[in-house]
Amino acid sequence: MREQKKQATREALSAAALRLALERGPDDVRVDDIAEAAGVSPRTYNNYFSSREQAIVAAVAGEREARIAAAVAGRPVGVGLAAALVEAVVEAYTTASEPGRDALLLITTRPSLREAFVGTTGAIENPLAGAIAGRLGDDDERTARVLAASVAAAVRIALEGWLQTTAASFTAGGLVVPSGSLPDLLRATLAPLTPALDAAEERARRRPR
Amino acid sequence: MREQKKQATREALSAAALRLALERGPDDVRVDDIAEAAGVSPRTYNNYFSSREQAIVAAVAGEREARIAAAVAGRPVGVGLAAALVEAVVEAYTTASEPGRDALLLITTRPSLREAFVGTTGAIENPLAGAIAGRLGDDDERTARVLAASVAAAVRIALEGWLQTTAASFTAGGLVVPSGSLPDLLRATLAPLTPALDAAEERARRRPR
DNA sequence: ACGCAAATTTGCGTGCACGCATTTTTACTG
DNA sequence: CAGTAAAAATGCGTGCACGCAAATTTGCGT
Repeated sequence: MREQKKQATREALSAAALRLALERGPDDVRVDDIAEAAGVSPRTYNNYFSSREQAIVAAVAGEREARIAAAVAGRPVGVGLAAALVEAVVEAYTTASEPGRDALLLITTRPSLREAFVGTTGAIENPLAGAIAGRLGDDDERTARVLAASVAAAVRIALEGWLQTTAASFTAGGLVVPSGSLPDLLRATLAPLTPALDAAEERARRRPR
Repeated sequence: MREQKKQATREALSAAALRLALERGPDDVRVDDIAEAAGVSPRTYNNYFSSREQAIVAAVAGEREARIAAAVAGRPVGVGLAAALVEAVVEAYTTASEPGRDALLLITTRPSLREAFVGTTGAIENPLAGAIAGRLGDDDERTARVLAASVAAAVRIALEGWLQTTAASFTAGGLVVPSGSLPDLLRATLAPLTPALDAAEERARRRPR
């Protein structure tokens, strides 16, 4: 299929970008190098990614996007929407992907990549909206989108805070892999949204489909 | 003061960008023209704006950013946080600025500018966070930020929907100035967040400063 | 197997964003 | 009023994103 090949080159580009960034540092990676490493023309690279940072970060963020919807759907219905969302997010953002350890370290270290990394939180909005709509019933698509966007925004804020503290700890002492407090931080940041999620769930329950 | 002059050139650049965009159409405006019209070097222009679209849209979005915080603070405390926010947002997004009428028409018509316009919703996040924190007390800065980001995201979604419908009406029939339903759309989109806002307000009331 | 139409890739040209080093302006002090 | 240090404006060079049109690949019907 055509779709498969497209996805393959996409992943090849992303993987090449990440590998080169790890080898030489992200600022010494030319677009032409990524394209060559993936075996395509430089122009083609730009048909897939609109910035170098995007290509590098995509490798880490891509699967998260897929997992998060599955994680929400995977929670039993008895758990409640708010708890399901929180746990799904925590799971998605703490389970590091396969070669993701040092990649994350690189991303969180370099400022240019941190921005792109934080920006990937927007990408979870659509999967989340789908998952929420699936739980609430598709009656109010708009509510689902708003709640999903709010959750995504909260995740972004949590990540910003996390990166800020880790940056401080980097400048302060030696190499500290920052992961300990992220789950707690995510839970705390998502907490203010719980009433809205509960209310939406309650409304959906009152007015069954 | 230095700060005043900086702000002056910033506004000069933005105004020049908007004027040229209205005259020739946004795609026929070169950065050099904007810089020349504002009497600065092209390089200097880039010290103020990192993209042409940003400069054009800034004229419309800039004051909104300032007004929205004032609008929230201006509501009497008896109104309640949720209502105050909703009304402030509606006011900020329906009261068109001085020469903003045709500017908005241009912005909503051209796809490249629509994206930038929607992106400006992110700019209201910080002012909103300040205003919310002012009402809730500064005990929980994080809650204020999350709620502000959620409101901003909801506004963005409302704008996206509004632009979509107006785009449809443009392609369908003749020139329709789209403004009628925006307030209602904003209210409806913000509604799902009300429970979270109420809960935060209630918490703040229980635990006074 | 052949050829055709759609989708994808590619090359090229244009504008642009931004880092860096230098010059010019600004605000303050003796 | 000069002298000075910080801040802003500027010039220049490098990489890059992206529109456009030509070339190549892909999938399919005959």
